[in-house]
Amino acid sequence: MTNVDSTDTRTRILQAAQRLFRKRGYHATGLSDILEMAQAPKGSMYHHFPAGKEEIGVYVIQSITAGLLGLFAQSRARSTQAMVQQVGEQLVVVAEKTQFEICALYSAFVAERKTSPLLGEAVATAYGQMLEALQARMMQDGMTARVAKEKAQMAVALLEGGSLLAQARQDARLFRAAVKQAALICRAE
Amino acid sequence: MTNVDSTDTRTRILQAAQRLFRKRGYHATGLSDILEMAQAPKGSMYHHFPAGKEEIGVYVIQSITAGLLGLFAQSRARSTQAMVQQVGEQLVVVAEKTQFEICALYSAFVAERKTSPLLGEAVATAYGQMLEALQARMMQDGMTARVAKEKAQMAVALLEGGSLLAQARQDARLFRAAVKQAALICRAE
DNA sequence: CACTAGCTAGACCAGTCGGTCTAGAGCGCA
DNA sequence: TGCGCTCTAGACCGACTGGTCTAGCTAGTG
Repeated sequence: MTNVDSTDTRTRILQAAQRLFRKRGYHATGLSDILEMAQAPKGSMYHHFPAGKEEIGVYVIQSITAGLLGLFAQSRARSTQAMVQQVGEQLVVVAEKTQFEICALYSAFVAERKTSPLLGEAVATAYGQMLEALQARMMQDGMTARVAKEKAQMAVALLEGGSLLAQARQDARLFRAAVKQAALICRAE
Repeated sequence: MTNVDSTDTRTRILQAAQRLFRKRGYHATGLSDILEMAQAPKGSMYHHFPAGKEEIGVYVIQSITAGLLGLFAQSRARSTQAMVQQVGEQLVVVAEKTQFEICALYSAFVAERKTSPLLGEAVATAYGQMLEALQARMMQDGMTARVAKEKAQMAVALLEGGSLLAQARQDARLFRAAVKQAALICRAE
């Protein structure tokens, strides 16, 4: 059967890529950077990701989404507001710990839409999943589909923007305030 | 005196760089792309910008700020809410016209902080100026400094995030909704 | 007119980019 | 033991990157 390390190498590459893409951006990250951090040679990379950097980017985007949706699913919060507050706080803590190495959601990939249709589609889908998840959760709180959708959009925009602002100004309070406001937007009225 | 075209070339380069940086991102844009769009040779570029691409980036960031502050200053709106709504709508129209070629504020440059201290500082300063301008305007509406500051932060985050979301999903309504919500946040209570 | 400074023009450079390719290590199975 | 597949390993490639340098055009000034 396959080598036990095979998945490990693949995972190491994906994790390194995720960190570097979110830290420096997709284009600013070279394959050599990823491979150095992942301690893997080029051959392994092109074995696991035949389509190269772009393919890695798509997987990274999907992995970010899976992580966030997982946090939502794990949350036992009673309302969407509480859930956003709780998951948001986790993101803030990570941002603080890593000294803002990481954009909150997908901002590092949005611009790639113009360069790579694949990445563009992946990002659009990812945002869509986030929006749908939040909308669905709010409808459980009793909101109409329309209101829930609008609120979800504002919450996601606020989180993404707040994270960028915090990163640029190196001030976690900006991100934390955005989380609070996003949660507030999600509350049932 | 100096050649009349000199400033023209400089301006052309800056305008081309602004468009391309905001469309594709800083790293994804090559000097050759800028020079081709600006119809200028490399020699001219390095004459006007001896420090190269990084220097252009800093000027572009400053130019974006100047443009936005100019729009604020021109606005005759009675309240901050109205001002944000009005200026925001202008941004939305531009985004629509250019098919979302352009990020609303500085998102294209935030990640460069990790690569270039100069650009990082320029972005931080730029956000700071935006925040201060909004805060000052809201204090004219009678808010306390603390409340005005918080509201300014949320408005900027919402605009930046909303623009990204709209760009990623190719849907101007997302940006327009964010503008409306940002304006709403800025209203006196 | 000649001279100078500002600017244009693009050839050229070393370095890096993403990507390809071949060699072989390691393991499961017959 | 030896075949075969998965995966590792990194040399190598052409294309392109940002940046440097020199030559020359042009306009303003004496």
